[in-house]
Amino acid sequence: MYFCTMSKKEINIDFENSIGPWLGKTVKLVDYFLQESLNEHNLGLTKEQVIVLKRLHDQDGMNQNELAFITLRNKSSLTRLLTNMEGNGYIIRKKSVVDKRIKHVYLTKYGKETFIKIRPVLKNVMSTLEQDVTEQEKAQIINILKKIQHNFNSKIESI
Amino acid sequence: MYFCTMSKKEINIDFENSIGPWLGKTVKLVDYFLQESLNEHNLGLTKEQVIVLKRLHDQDGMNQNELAFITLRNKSSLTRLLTNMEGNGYIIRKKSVVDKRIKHVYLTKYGKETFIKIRPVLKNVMSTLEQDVTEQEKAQIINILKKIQHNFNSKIESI
DNA sequence: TTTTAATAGTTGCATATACAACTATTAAAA
DNA sequence: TTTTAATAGTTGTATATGCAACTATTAAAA
Repeated sequence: MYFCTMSKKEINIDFENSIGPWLGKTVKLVDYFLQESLNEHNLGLTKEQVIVLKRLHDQDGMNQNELAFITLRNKSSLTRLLTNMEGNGYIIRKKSVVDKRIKHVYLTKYGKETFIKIRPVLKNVMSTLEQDVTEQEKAQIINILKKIQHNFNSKIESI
Repeated sequence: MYFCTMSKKEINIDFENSIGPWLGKTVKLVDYFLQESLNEHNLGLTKEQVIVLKRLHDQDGMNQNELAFITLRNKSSLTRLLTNMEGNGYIIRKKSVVDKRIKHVYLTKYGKETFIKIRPVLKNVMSTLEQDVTEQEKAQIINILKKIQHNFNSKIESI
């Protein structure tokens, strides 16, 4: 009909030519490869737990609030993640004596040893990811990702 | 000590200057914004369910295998996702008469109406994401993401 | 100082996820 | 044709996730 000249393509959403779905698919692939690599070590470690180990190895003794923020997750989600990790002996929680609300999180000896052992896996995932990606492309993509994050952050904060 | 000239930076993994963590953080932000936008409609829809609605709206009647593949998830994960969506009246499953193993998935009237109503939300997320991103940058990032996916796919398939 | 906020962490509830083991059905091999 | 493979989907079990409501503790306001 003459008053409906829009093509189907314009009405519908084109996932093939949009950044969002490409990002999502890529991250799923990275996550899958990372988890598979971890599974080969038969330690029962999840990718999320490894990231926590890495962050604590960088800076031991963070409290749960800081750890939740830096690992980009909800505090209740972190609580349960840490409960599992504590049960497996990777970390311990210690109540602060200054502020009894706060719990600091520390790597155990086993947790530290495990991270050292698993670190090459993490390195391998990251170098696989950036294989054949030039320094220029790396700068480009990080720059674009920063722009995308800014787009959402400015919208979220304005609410 | 003289035999240990490596700086800490080289031994440790630098998340700030690696593509992986930047990708992960960006996708989390996109997901958060999408879910928040959906919540405003009080339909109890999750972002995963909306993607399924979108895919079925593009091509109704796919079987669960195809739907799992196109939405990038495990078949058992899809089973439970569909169970929830069927319970909420968005979709129905129909056993194939040709091959009794197969179940085709169809949008209900309510499912279709819901997707039409929710589609602007999806569009808004995607245009927010690409706001201020030039066509050149869009081509660049998709190109780099394709390269990253290829890096992992070739490693995974070679196992 | 007493009351009221805000903060840190936990728990209830619901969804999403994936691997492995399972059932049912169909296709391939003997 | 009978046996064996492969395939589609479901279920058990376990982890991860987030919102809302909760407890305990500390900080701010009255």
